[in-house]
Amino acid sequence: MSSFTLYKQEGTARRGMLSTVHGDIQTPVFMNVGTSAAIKGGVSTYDLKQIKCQVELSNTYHLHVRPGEDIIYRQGGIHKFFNWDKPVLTDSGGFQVFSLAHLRNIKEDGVTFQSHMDGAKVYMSPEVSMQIQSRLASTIAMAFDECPSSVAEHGYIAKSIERTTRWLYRCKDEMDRLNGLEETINRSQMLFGINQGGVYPDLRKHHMEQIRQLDLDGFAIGGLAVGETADEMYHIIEEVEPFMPKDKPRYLMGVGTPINILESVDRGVDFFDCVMPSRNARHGNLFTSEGLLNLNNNKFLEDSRPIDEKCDCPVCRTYTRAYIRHLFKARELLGMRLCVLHNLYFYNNMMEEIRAAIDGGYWKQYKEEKVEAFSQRV
RNA sequence: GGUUCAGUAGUUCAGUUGGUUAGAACGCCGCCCUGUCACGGCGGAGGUCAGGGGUUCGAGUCCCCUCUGAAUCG
Repeated sequence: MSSFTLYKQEGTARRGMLSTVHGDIQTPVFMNVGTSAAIKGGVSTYDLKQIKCQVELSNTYHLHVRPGEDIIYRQGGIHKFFNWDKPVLTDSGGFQVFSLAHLRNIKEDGVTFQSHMDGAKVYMSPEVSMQIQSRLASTIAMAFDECPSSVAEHGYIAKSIERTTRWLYRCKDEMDRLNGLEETINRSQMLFGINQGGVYPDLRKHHMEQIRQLDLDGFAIGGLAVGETADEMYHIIEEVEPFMPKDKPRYLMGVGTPINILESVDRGVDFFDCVMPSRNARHGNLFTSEGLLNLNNNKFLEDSRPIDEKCDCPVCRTYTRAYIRHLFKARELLGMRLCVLHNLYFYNNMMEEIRAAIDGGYWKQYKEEKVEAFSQRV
């Protein structure tokens, strides 16, 4: 029995809800990235509730390196540690093996690579990743996969996805075992599998057909937005979507721009996460209803309007562009914080609008208007 | 008033025994960022080398004068 309920569809766009032990998640949803159990830029869990955040995402690898999953376990799990009672998804560390390990050694059993913190050797395997995520006690754990470059050769990826499938079986077995242990904090921890296959439709479909054999709580599309064009990414989603279970949530990992999200919702994706709103905010780049705004631009020096005149976020109701630009130029931490709050609100609010549009039956029209608006610059 | 030191980009300074188109850092301007190592990355604009005169094939660099600032002595 699935904990995912599909309320409505318009074309391939879906409106649903995932029930978890930490509450319901209305989809489509954007997950706010807090890698080390913290949203970068000084955003607290009090703030997260103000900006309509439903799900927070943290990272197995980072929390393993610091402070270590045993400390979080003894603190009662990530929810108590982080003071966040809503759902948390933990990424498995597979992507970090790809993105930040210079010296890595991928073998059948697992991966050895160097920690970005101190250069110490770190070993991760499907079992180790599940054990860490179980100790963290997140709501949703991600499978430990290999994330090759999306433009890697067909031959390499063909072999890689076979191993990722074998790893997924190991993840599933280990997760079942851990959920059966008395000492496990969250014995209802969910597991999402991850589809790979680069930009090759045949590999994507083949891999999806393999991994859907497992009784998982959701399925992710990984390995996109890492070098290929947006059109290639959309094409892959279109190719693989018919092979994804209808009654399980779909998660497009690491994506993306507001337009990427609109286009992907339209192609049947339910879950998203991306560092873009927070990272761009820290660099002064803001998302608005009128398009992209670079607060560093000189033209905002004496601009007494809010970041986005149509935005109801706590920042836009209170502060001017001129002031936040000043904070930014003066490198006051508050500037970064306000920009991150705005961008995350923008994303979470957009998802709320998307859900309302599908509910209301005006999704296509909404999507087209927004894609047009978000292509502009302020 | 005397002596010494200094004056080079918006700022702080490099600049070889005189030798192509005077550099850096910060600041400024713009672009980038997609399962976060990153208040980061990339690019750009900006100089009558205080002013004038001289020596020299050639002066930011050597000489003289003027101006400005600092220190110090009376």
